[in-house]
Amino acid sequence: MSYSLTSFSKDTFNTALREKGLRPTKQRACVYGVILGKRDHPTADDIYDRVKRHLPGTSFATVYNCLETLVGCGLVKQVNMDRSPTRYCPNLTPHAHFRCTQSGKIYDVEIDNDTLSLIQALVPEGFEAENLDLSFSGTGKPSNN
Amino acid sequence: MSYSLTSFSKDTFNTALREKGLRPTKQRACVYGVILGKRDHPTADDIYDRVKRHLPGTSFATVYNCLETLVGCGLVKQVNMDRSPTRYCPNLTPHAHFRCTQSGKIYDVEIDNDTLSLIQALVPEGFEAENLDLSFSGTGKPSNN
DNA sequence: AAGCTAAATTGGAATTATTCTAATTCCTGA
DNA sequence: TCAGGAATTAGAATAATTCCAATTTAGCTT
Repeated sequence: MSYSLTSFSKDTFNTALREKGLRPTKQRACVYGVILGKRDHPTADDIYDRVKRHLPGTSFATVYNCLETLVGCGLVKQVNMDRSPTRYCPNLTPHAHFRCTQSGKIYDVEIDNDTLSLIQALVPEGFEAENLDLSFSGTGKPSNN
Repeated sequence: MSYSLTSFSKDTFNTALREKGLRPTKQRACVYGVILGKRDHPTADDIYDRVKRHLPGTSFATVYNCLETLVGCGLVKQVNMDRSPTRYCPNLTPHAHFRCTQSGKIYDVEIDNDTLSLIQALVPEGFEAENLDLSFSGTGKPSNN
C-alpha cells in the first residue's frame, strides 16, 4: 500500500466497506487517505492529482467511482456549493460550510446541538428530513490567508 | 407585451432594472412573469419552454442571460440543490428548501427570525456572511402528490 | 420621425464536471 | 490454481451552462 492510513482509520475503512460487501482496494484506500490527509475540501480533480502521486496509473473514472463508494459507505461527505465542482470532506459530524468569495477557501463551521434542533424543527409537519445542508458565503478571515 | 405582469410586479420589475441602468425588455419581462406565474422552482429548461409559448423566437442563451440579470437585480433567487440543475424562485424572504427525494418536488420552508438569528450566529468571529443557504432533503407529503 | 450607439438577443460552438461503456485486470473463495 | 464476480481503465458521451461573433433592438438626439 503506497498511502498510509493510521491503523484507526484503516480499520474504519475496512469495516465500512466490508459491511456493504465491497472490497477495500488500494485505490479506494488511497482516495480515502488523500481526503483524510489534507482536509482542504478538495474537488475530484484535486483528489485525482494527489492520488496519482501515490498510484500513478489511476484513472479519473476510478477516482469518481471510489468517491461514490466512500460516500455510499458514509466515510466521506460531499459538499456542494452553488454550481462549483463537488468537494469532499471527511468530517462526519453535523457541520456547515463557509466559503470565502475572495479566496475560494471553504471552512467547516460547527453547529451546536441547540441550533441544530431548532433548524430541524423548521421542517414542516408531514415531511421527514434525512439530510440538511447549511452553507454560508462571504468574506473570510481578512489578513491571515 | 405578450406576458402580463400585474401592475405591481411590472413596477417592481421596471424599477429594479432601471436602478442598475438596464433595459426592461420583453424577454426579461417574460422570464420574470413566467417565474412569478408558476412558483414551482422551475429550471432554466422549464423556463425556456414556458417562455417560448409567449415569445417563440427566444433562445436558450437569452433565457440564461435574463435569469442572470434578474438574479443580479435581486428579483429572483437561485436555488441550488446538490448537482441538479439550478432552479429559480421569486420568494425573496429568507427561507429554506425541502426537496422530496421521491417526487423531486421542492417546497419553500419558512425560517422564523429567532432561528435565523441563531443560524447567523454560527458564523465565526472574523467572517462576514453575505449569503446563507439552507436545504433539506427527504420524504415529503406521502399521499397528497 | 430618422439616425445613432450601446445594450440585448440570437444560434451555434465550446466548456466543464461528471457519468457511461465496454474491455481488461484483479481478488477471493472453492 | 482457477473461475467468476468486482473493480479499474481509457475514452466516448452527456448535461448544464457559458462563450462568441453577428444581428437586432431600445432609447436617446436631433
